This record gives sequence, structure tokens and C-alpha cells, in this order.
Amino acid sequence: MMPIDDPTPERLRRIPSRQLTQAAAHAHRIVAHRLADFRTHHYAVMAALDEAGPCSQAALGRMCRMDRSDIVTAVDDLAARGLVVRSPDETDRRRNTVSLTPEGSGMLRHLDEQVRLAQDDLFEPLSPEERAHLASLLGRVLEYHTHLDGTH
Amino acid sequence: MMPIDDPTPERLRRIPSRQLTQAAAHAHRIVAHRLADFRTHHYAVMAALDEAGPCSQAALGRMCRMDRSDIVTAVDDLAARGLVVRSPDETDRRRNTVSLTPEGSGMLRHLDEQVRLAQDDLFEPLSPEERAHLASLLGRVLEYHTHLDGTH
DNA sequence: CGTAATCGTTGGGACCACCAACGATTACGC
DNA sequence: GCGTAATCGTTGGTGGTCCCAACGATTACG
Repeated sequence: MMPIDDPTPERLRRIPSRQLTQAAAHAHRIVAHRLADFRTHHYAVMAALDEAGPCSQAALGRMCRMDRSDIVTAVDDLAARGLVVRSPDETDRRRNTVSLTPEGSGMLRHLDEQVRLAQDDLFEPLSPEERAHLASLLGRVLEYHTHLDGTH
Repeated sequence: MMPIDDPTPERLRRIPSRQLTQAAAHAHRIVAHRLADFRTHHYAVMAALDEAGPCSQAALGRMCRMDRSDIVTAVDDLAARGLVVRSPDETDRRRNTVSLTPEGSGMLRHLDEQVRLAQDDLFEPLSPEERAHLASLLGRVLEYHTHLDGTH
């Protein structure tokens, strides 16, 4: 049977914002597959805790660029699996202090490796230099817009 | 009051797949704002119709990389606003032929301009050469993965 | 001619981003 | 100091994008 191709119109394919969202869809699919029964939110929260140390949920939300309510869900999930611990902050009783447990730390090392593998899946057609250049360009765009959000 | 910054951990910020999804989130927000009461699906379908001419919903789905069921919804919306017309295909009674109306064509020109403006909002920190380079790199990644999906 | 494939449609699910409102608590301005 | 504003965690949503399964109808294939 003749395979139907119906190529994407050039008009759509060359819109940079569309390239971004399409590539991000592939990225999410690949990463989600590697993370198995974890969501990207879970990984982000654990990685932030590992780098910043125990901190409040609000701080986690600002670091991960996530809404506070989504932090609640993510921490609920991770705490149920014993990967983080939620404890009251004695110096400010509005806050919880979220900490990574040893189990969480071990799981994070595994997830780090899965995320690393996902990068290779995703950027396979690019050389190391090209990957670095892409990361640099995306980083400039991100810095610009996240700074805009912060000041506005 | 001291502004709280809580910077994103370097560990998260330098993951290329995360840069992609974060940048795509900005892209979507900016484009959605410009498209006002249209969704990206609506624009994609209209642009595909304009470039490929009247065609079936299944063909639209393949061109726009959208699920058939989402095409149904998008065409429903556009037909309700008189921007496209859905008519039975006489040569293959399984298919509908979707066509852009003159009103749809006019609206598309307006949306084209909005999308163009959104690109400037999004990639403001990049020079024209850098934008082209970014588009080229993303295009390579997209071509690789969409081709993978097609053959697999 | 029987089976496989395609088409449009319906009705979902998952995930991510985002918002509003609430009680409790803390910080700030006067 | 005290009233007001801001922050924190939580609950309970909404919307958009991407997917999937199944169905009857129709067409293509072996």
C-alpha cells in the first residue's frame, strides 16, 4: 500500500514558536518514558531539594517555576513514597520544611541517570557542540522571559 | 520589602529538555495571548488548509501532527464561525472535504500577523542570525523525531 | 469476496500551567 | 503597638495540548 505522507506545510514548519512547542512535546514524551512512574514535577522537586537543601514549599515553587498548589501535590506524592519528609518550620509556623530522605536521594541519583539518557535520545541528531549552542540560545531566551516575569 | 528570588538550581536549569519545555511554555503563553480567542489548533488547521487547499480531516491531522479527534473539535469550532466549510467528499464517502472560506482566509491573514508579532516577543533577546540558527537546530531535532515516528 | 484498513465521531484520560479563595501566620507602615 | 498587607499551605477548580479506544460506515487489498 502506498504510504500516505501529507507533509507538514512549510508555513507551519518554519514558525519558531511552533518548532519549540513541537520539540518540547517530543522532549516530554521521551523524558516521561524514562521517568516511568514519576512526573517531571517529582524530579524537579527532588533535584531542587538536593541542590538547595531542605526548604519551604513556596521556595520550591519559585525554584522549579511551579504553582504552589502543584507543589502540594508533588510533595504529597513523594512523601507517600518516603522520598521526602514534610515537617513544620519552627521559626515560621506558616511554612513546612521539606527534606529529601536517604531513599529520596538514592532515587534521585537513578532519575538523574534516566534524564541524562533522555537527553541523548532527544538530541541524537546534534553534535555536542550543537547541543551546547542550542542550550545557550534557549538559556538566553529563558533568562529574558523569566526575568521579565519576576520584575513585572 | 526584600524581593525573594530563590533562583532555579543550576542542576535543573541546564537540562536541555527542561530548557525546551520551559521555553515552549513561554512560547505558548505568548502566542495564545496574541491569538486571543483562537487556539493554536485553529491556526494550524487554517494555515494547513491555506497552503494545501481543501482536504480531508485525516490529511489535516497528519499535516498538523494532530489527533483525528482534535481535528473534529477544531473544525467544529471554525465551521461554527464560518471560517471553514465541511462538505462530503463525493469520490470517497468516508471523508469530509474541509475548505477555507473567504472569511477564513481573511482571518488567517490577521492571525499570521499576530503569530509573527509573537515571534518577536518570544525571541527578542536573540539576533536574526541567532534566531535562524535556533530554528535550524530545532528543525533538525524535529525532522529526526517526526521521521522516527513515521517509520516506526 | 472476505478481510484489513481508513474515515469521522464520541468519549474519554494524563499532564502541565494557572487561578481563586480560605484560614493561619508573619512582616510592614504609621 | 496595631492595623493592614503580605506570605504560606491547602483545596478545588479551569483550560489547553496530547493521546487513546471504540464504533459504524466506507473503501482497498489479497
